[in-house]
Amino acid sequence: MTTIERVKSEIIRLLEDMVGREIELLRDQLTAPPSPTLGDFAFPCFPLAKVMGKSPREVADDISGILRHKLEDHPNRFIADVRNVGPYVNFFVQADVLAKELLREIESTSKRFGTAVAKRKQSIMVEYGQPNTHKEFHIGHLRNVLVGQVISNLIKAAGHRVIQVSYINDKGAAVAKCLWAMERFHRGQRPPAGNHSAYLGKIYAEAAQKLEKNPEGEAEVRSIARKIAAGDRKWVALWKKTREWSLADFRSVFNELGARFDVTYYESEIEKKGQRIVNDLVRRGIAKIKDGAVMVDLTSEKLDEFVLRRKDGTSLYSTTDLALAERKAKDYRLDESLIVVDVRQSFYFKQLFRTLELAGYKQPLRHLAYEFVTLPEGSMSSRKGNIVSYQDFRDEVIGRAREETVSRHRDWPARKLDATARALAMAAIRYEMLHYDLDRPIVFDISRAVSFEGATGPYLQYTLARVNGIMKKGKKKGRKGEEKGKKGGRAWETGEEKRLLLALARYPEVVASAAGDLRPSHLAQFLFELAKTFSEFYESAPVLSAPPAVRVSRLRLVRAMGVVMGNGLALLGIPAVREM
RNA sequence: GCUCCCGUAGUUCAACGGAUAGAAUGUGGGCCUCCGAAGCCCAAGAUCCAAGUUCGAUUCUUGGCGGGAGCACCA
Repeated sequence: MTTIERVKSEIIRLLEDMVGREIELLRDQLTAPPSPTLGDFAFPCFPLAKVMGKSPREVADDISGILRHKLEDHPNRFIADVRNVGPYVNFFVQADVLAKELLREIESTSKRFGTAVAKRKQSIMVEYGQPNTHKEFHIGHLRNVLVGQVISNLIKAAGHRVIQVSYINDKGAAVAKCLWAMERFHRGQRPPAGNHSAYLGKIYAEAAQKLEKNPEGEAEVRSIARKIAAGDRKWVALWKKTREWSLADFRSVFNELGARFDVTYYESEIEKKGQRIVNDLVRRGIAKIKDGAVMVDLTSEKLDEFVLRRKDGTSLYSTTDLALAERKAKDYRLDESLIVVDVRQSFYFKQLFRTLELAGYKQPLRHLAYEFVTLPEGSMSSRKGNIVSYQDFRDEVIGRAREETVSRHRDWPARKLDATARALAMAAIRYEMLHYDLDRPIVFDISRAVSFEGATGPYLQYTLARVNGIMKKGKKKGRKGEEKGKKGGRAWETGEEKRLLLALARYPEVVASAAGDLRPSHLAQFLFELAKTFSEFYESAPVLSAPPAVRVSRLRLVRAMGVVMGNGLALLGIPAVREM
C-alpha cells in the first residue's frame, strides 16, 4: 500500500464507526481542501446530512467533536488533528510521520514509485503512429505519436501489458498520385540529399493541386494504381524505392521521439486479406453491391452506408481496416485494443466497429479520439501542402533553446550546448503537445512552443537541475556542517516542507487516475504543480545552510523530489537534465 | 439538414455536482553579498444567454447564440 493510501485508510477507519457501512464511498469522498490552512484532507458531510436529517454543518460539528476526543485518547499515526470547517470535517496530517513513511517508500521503490501492480493484469494494445508514406510527417502526426506513447507508458505504469502497434498506410490513391507527378513533372530528377520524404511530400501536394485544377490526370493516376496492383515491374520498383524513403524517415522520427513499437503493420501487406473479407461479407449477405461498389447498409442505425470497396474494385481504408482488426486478434490475445486517431474519424470508426460486429468479430476495439492540430489560418492539409513539418518545427525550437542556453553558459563546449538544447526543445515540444486535454484542439502557435518560462517543459527540467545542484553540493558539504556541531532546528515544521511532502505522496494516485482515464494531461498538469510547490519550498526553506538535523531531512526531501519528478518526466518522455 | 466537440481573466489552459472558480502568459510593482532569477513574491483581471434538476451547477438536462469538426466510393 502506498503512503497516501495508508493515510486515507486511517481517516476512513476513524470515520467508519460514525458512518456505518459505506466505506468504499468514503474513500472517493475524501478531497483536498482549497487551502492548506483549512486542512490536508476533507470529508464533506452533505450526503450524510441528508440521511440523518440534520444540517451538514451540524453533522460535521458532531463528527469532528467525537473524533477529536477519540484522537486525544488514542493518538493515531498520521492524523494529528480534526477540525470542522462549515460542512466539512477536515483532517490534519502529522508532517514528521508522513515524511518518515513517504521518504522510506520513495527511497526503497525509487524508479518504481508511482507504478502499480494491477489486480488483474490485462493485455492492452495501443495503435498509434499511422502516417502515410509519400507525405510529410507533420505536427498533427506528432500529437498522435506523443499521445499514443504516453498512454502506453501510463497503462504500463498501471501494471498492465502493453502492445504498441504502428500501422503504416503505404498504398492507396495518395501514393499513385505522388508517383504520377514524379514521373510526369520530375522524371530523372534526383531528390535533394537528406530528407527524401519531405521531397515526396512536396510532390504529393503538387500532384493533389494539379489534379484539382485538371481532373483529366485522374485517369492516368488510376492507371498507375492498377499497374502497381497488377505487379507492373517499373511502377512497383518506383513504389518500393520511394516507400523506403518515407519509411526510413518515419523510423528516424519515431526513434528520436522514443516511440518503440512491438509490431508494425503495413497496409500493402493486408490489402488482399481485406478484399477477401469483403467478398466473404458479400457472400454472407452482410454487405451488398450497389452501383458496382460494396457497402454495408447501416442507415437503420443512423450510420449511413459504409463503403467497403470502390466500384473499380480498388480498396479503401475500410477494406484494409477489416483485415487489420482480424490480424491484430490473430497475433495477440487482447483484453482491450485502443486505436489512437484524431476525432475526425469518429464516425468512420463507429461504422467500422459496427460492421465488424455484424461480421461476427468479437473485438474489444475502442477508438481513442483526440482533437487535431490546426494552424491559426485554418486546418493543415497534406493535399494543400500548408503543413508544418515535424522536422522544421523541431529545428526551430532547438535553435531557440540553443540561444537561451548559450546566453547562460558561454563557457560550455558546443557538444554540451547541443545536447542540452535538444533536451530542452524536446521537453518544450512534448509538454506543449501533452498538457491539453484530448478534446481540446491545438491551434499551433510557435511562440508558445519556444517559450521556456511558466508552465513549460523546461520549467519542469529546471527543478531537476536545482535538485541536482543541491545534491552535488550537499555531498561535499555534508560532513563539514556536522563537525561544526551547529545544533538546533527541527525538521518538518514549515508549511512548504509539508506541502511538498503531500504533493509527492499524491503522485501515485495521479498516475493511476491519468492511466485510468487515459488522460496524459492530468499527469502533465500535476507535474507542473509539483514543480511549483518545489520552487516555493526552494525559496523559503534553505537546505545546505540549515542546521544539521534539518539539513539531513531536507536533503532527503530534495532527493525524493528528484526521484518523483524524474519518474513523472519519464512517463511523459521528457528527458531529464542535470544542468541547463 | 443531421451528428460530435468546445464556449471560463486581454490571450492559452485548469476545476470526480461541493468550501473564496485555480494556473500560465501578458500588464504594473517588488526580490540575486545567501543551495541556479529558465526562479520567487504582491496587485488588477473571467464562468456566452435563458429556463430546469439539486441542499448546492463552470460541471447535469432542454432551448438559444457563437466557434470547430464529421456525414456513401478522400484519408
